[in-house]
Amino acid sequence: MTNTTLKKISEVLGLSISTISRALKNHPDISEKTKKKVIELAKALDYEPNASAIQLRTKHSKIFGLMVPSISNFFYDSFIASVEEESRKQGYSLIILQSSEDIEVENENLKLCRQNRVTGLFACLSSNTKDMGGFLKMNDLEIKTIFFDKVPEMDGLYKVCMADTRAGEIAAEAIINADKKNILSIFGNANLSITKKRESAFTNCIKFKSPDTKLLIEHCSDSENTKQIVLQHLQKKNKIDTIFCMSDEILIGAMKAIQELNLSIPKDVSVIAISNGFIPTLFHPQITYVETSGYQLGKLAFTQMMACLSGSDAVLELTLDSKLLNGGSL
Amino acid sequence: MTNTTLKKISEVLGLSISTISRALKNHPDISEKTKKKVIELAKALDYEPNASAIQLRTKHSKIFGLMVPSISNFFYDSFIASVEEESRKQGYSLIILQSSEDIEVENENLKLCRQNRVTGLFACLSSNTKDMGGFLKMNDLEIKTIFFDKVPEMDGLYKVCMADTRAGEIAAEAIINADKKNILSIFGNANLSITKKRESAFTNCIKFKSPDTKLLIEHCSDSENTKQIVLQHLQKKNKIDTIFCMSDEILIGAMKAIQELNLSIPKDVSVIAISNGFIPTLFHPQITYVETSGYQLGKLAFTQMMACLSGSDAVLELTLDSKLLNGGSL
DNA sequence: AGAAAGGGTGCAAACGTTTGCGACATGCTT
DNA sequence: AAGCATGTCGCAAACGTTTGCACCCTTTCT
Repeated sequence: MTNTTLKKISEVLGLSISTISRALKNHPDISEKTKKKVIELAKALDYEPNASAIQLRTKHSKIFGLMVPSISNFFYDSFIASVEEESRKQGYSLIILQSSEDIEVENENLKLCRQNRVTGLFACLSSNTKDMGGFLKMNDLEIKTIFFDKVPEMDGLYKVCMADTRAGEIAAEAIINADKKNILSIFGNANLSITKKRESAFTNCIKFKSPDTKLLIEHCSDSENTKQIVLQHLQKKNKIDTIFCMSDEILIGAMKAIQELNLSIPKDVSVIAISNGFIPTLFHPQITYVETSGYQLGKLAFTQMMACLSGSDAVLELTLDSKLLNGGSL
Repeated sequence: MTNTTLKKISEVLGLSISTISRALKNHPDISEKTKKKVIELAKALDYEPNASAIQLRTKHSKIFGLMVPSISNFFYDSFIASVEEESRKQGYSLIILQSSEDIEVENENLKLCRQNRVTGLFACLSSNTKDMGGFLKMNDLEIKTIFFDKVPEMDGLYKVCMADTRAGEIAAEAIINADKKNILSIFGNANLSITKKRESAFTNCIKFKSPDTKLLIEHCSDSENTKQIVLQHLQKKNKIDTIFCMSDEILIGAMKAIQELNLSIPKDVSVIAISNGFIPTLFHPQITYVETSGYQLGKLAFTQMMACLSGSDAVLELTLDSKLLNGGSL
């Protein structure tokens, strides 16, 4: 019922609090015999150190913060899952925050991180973050920040990103290797740097390596919009043989259209996407995709964080390479 | 750079620490003039209270814990998003933990919650949790625990659930109304109360209201397992006309089997599920489902938590009603 | 005039740890 | 025998708050 503290253990054993503390930390000053006694009693009494006290004393919490625009998102939720896994293994807890693409909320969340004295923060910017003030305040408190996915353009910060350019190329190469010549390629919001990178890499690669390819380019806002556009194209009977989708959301829309027209993949039309990996496996045959794994990115961000904390001069920017996963849709 | 503390403010103003503390809390003892001075300086110095110190002193952290089997899950991630939203509004932080359906991890996570002295915990049991010991220890520390979704059978605990019984009935009634008579119903882990409720409600409703129905019952562990079992049944040619899936995971498995056999819905076979709502919309026609909203459940759990903390005699068990959403799969 | 009442403020302990330093005993070296 | 190193342990301060209590100074009442 009542928490066992160092004090309580010390009273039972007739030792001082400091001895208990050191014994539990395997400090060389303490004799083996004493250590044994202490550790046994601690276990018996179910001693669990008080995190706030440690934190107060050492100014070092075993907590990381993680902020994303939205938790329910194919990419972010696997990123979170990944970071959570590693954190737990290292004895850290993870405070999750969502900015909801709202700058005020973002700042409030940063404040929460500061008040909880997190030792590190994984941050994905909201689309409209202009003022980095709140993030820079983190530096003053020596809270290490690793930016991921949507990172600031500013220099001198730790960042981990997907290799978006490479992902576009890989998709293009896969299509070329499959000898497809009539492609409908669908991209998202043209203002996002992620779109720009994937689009220019993809189209340049196609044009350069397979100049005779007919390439249609569309930009869609969401999956419903995508569905409509794909429906139009497929019904035109202008012999599109392959659809490239730059994201999961777009893939979903394209698949709805294909299913609605009752087309079979890859006989009637081939499909390839850049994806986080879950959606492509829901269909039969599974969709061939270039993997951009939130899970992998999480691992990368975490090692970056640990390197950063250990004080070693970690590389500032890291990118995560993608690879092609063959379903049967191409 | 250096944190401003109450002490620092007190030194600047030539007042005692306690006066600063009280002024910032708008304590009636302190004169308006002093309050004003203190508050202004605190703002100028960018004072942010040290959460660990407060926590240590008051034994009351502004942190909730939230544990799910897996973060990347359509139901849980919307639940998490929902709880996070409310927590932030109330000035609480949220520590997220995933058990990965592993009892050891589950216990480690509970330990983290205890060490961080969270004031409340939202918990969804892993499928194979038998020993509630770790959870009961929470009670000793006065950590209020709200169980959700997969809740223990034990009495005397706070629980919020989907109206599982009702959901099962709704699905059964929909099938009866569609005049289907050869049903394959697939459920998850038979030990879970959620499974028991949905299963008994569903089967009883069918047997009672449509006694001449042929009803097959299976229990599956995951979507791959589900796929195999559905494949077997469908190939037997024993005229199954409808498949009922008690969850999204099971639905995914069933759909893989159906797509692999190239069956058309609802001509060859009808499908109905209980779902969080995302998966059923990925297919064409969309799958008819009984909705169980993680988002709504999150809101309910949070109000339950707040009621619980305020000491009012909150109702122990709350349920969230479901409704049928027609796709075109029945 | 003295006492009581009240507003405004400060003292100091407490929460549970960590850690530099010093104390003491023992054994070993000259 | 004196000195020194070594092994084992305790003291006490510190981290930043909160809070019961005591204190002092004005007013106001009797």
